[in-house]
Amino acid sequence: MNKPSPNLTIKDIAKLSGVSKSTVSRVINHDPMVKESTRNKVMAIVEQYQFTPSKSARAMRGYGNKVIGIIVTRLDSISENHAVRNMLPVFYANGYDPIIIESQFSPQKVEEHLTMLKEKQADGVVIFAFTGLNSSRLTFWQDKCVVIARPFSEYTCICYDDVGAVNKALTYLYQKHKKIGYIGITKQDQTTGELRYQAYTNFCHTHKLKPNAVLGKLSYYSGYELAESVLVDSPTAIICATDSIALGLNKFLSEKNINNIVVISIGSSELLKFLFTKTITVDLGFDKAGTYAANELLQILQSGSKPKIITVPSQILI
Amino acid sequence: MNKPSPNLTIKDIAKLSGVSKSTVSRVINHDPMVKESTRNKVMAIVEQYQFTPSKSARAMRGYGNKVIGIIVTRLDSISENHAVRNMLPVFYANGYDPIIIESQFSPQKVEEHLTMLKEKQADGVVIFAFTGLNSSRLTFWQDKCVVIARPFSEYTCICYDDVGAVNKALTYLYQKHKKIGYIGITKQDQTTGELRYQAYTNFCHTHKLKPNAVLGKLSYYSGYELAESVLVDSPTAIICATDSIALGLNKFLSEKNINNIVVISIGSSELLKFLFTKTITVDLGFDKAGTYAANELLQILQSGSKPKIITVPSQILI
DNA sequence: TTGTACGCGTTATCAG
DNA sequence: CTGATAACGCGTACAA
Repeated sequence: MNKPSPNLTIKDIAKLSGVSKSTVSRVINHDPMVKESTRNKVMAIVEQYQFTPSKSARAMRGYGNKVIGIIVTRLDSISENHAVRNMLPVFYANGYDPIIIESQFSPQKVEEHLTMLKEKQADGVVIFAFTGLNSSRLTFWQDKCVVIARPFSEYTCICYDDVGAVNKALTYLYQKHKKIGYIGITKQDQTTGELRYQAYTNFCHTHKLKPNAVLGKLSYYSGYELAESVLVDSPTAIICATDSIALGLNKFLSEKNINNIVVISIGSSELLKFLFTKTITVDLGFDKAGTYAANELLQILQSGSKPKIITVPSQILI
Repeated sequence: MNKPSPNLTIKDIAKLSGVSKSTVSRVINHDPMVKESTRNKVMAIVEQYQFTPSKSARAMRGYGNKVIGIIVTRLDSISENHAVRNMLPVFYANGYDPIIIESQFSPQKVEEHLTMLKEKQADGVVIFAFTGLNSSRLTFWQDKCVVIARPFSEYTCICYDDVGAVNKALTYLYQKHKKIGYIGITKQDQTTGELRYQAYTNFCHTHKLKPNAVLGKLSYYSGYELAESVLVDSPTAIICATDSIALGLNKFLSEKNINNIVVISIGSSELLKFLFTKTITVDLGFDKAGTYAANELLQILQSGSKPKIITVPSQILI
């Protein structure tokens, strides 16, 4: 119970600069109603002693903590990682302390984390949505949060261009290929599963292609295991709903020495491109999503801008 | 500036249960000096209204925030990810809120984060060390932090068995191989670089083997690029200092259709084992490291145990 | 065993 | 333009 370093308070600064607490407070809060001279006087002391106001104290006064909660599904999700890595600098630059938490796809954990953030007087939240997450849990944060990967109405959302990405892949392939397979994930997952699969079947329908799709889990194991079933129809090209699936498929193809099949992956990870150079990838723009999310949140917090849905443009990399 | 939900305070609970603030405070802090009956009475109200004391307020009273800072180098480091994922549940279970921050290998960022945590009255810190991190920056946290991956004296540290792992790999190989190559990373990195390399050269020396080592960066690109140089000496087995290097090397070998070389990787990632099944891996125990770190930190915080260095046992997976 | 009164560091209000 | 002073929610001597 020792006072580790006699950290100065606003009161000390007041004494040292010969003014009152209130004036110091005004200075550090950029109140325009302070005389130039006194401001300088105080600022000098502040800088000299490296004074920073106690976060906990100002949090208690309802001022907010300059804290942003970032709720990811899993720490080791490559896509979310990319997004997060791109928001951090933005938050830091604006003096916010981002705190990262894992939801592990559990709505209940989300709830716990959210109340924790509320207690801590966090100023805002970025949350990566997942199947099963209900927007009703977010009502408290409605006007200070950004949702990623799901278009919740009344919220500011950053969405990926699932449909567009699949279409870009198909349009590219359709020039030379008429037998195009698809390895996806089950329709339980609304975006990565259902949306991308629908885009595939729709395209097949309007272009009179015979669909050849298998759906499984989101993992490279799944891609590997499902490879055989797609190949039955002897496609000349295969679209993978995610890059992990593409990894699995590529492993299978390489093991069987199959070289004449074009592989396209929705989602463009470094590792995939490194290991299987021939794979064509569609970049969903995870990095950009992070930047967008951070900037939007800051705007919401500062100027209270209206909810809107931003779709990050996808880009095919040939 | 609206009061979003009229959150109850300790005062409200006091009124509702017909006692004074102080009694309520005592109850929620488990002060043994309260009568059974009143405790129950208060607890009932507390539970009924889901009351939780304001974190910021008690932080201000110097009570600590029940916050643990976890400073990782990079969010997408597989090894650190594993470790972190294993500490989180431990911290949650004990009522701590872990907050994860990135150092990006910058001592200066570490410093910033540390002072941030200090302001926030964080209770403890877990920090993943890296080359360039000086233990002097940690003095304030000396008695409430755990360092991972470097043996700082006077601190509680969780270290990986760099030397042991390399020796296990070499001992295994030495049964059948006398020409063993090594792809590592530059000696600037004290543990992954220097320590593992030294273990290799030492083993070669004592067993009269001709060393054949190349050192580069910590990336799969580096593994790929350096492959050729090691092969010049036509080794029958190659040890990779990390699993990313092993990925690069394996890609190279597979492209050149070289199948007669045994690859051993220090560090055993799912992806590596999945993609290149034949690779032998030495597990450094990242998961265990996380668990150890969390438990040690809790012990330090609770019973102020002495600094010690724990080496996580490595294990060869054949 | 419980209640009273005070202080923690900050901001907001209201005089001056 | 600035300085007292009162809050904020909580913990804790001290008194009862």
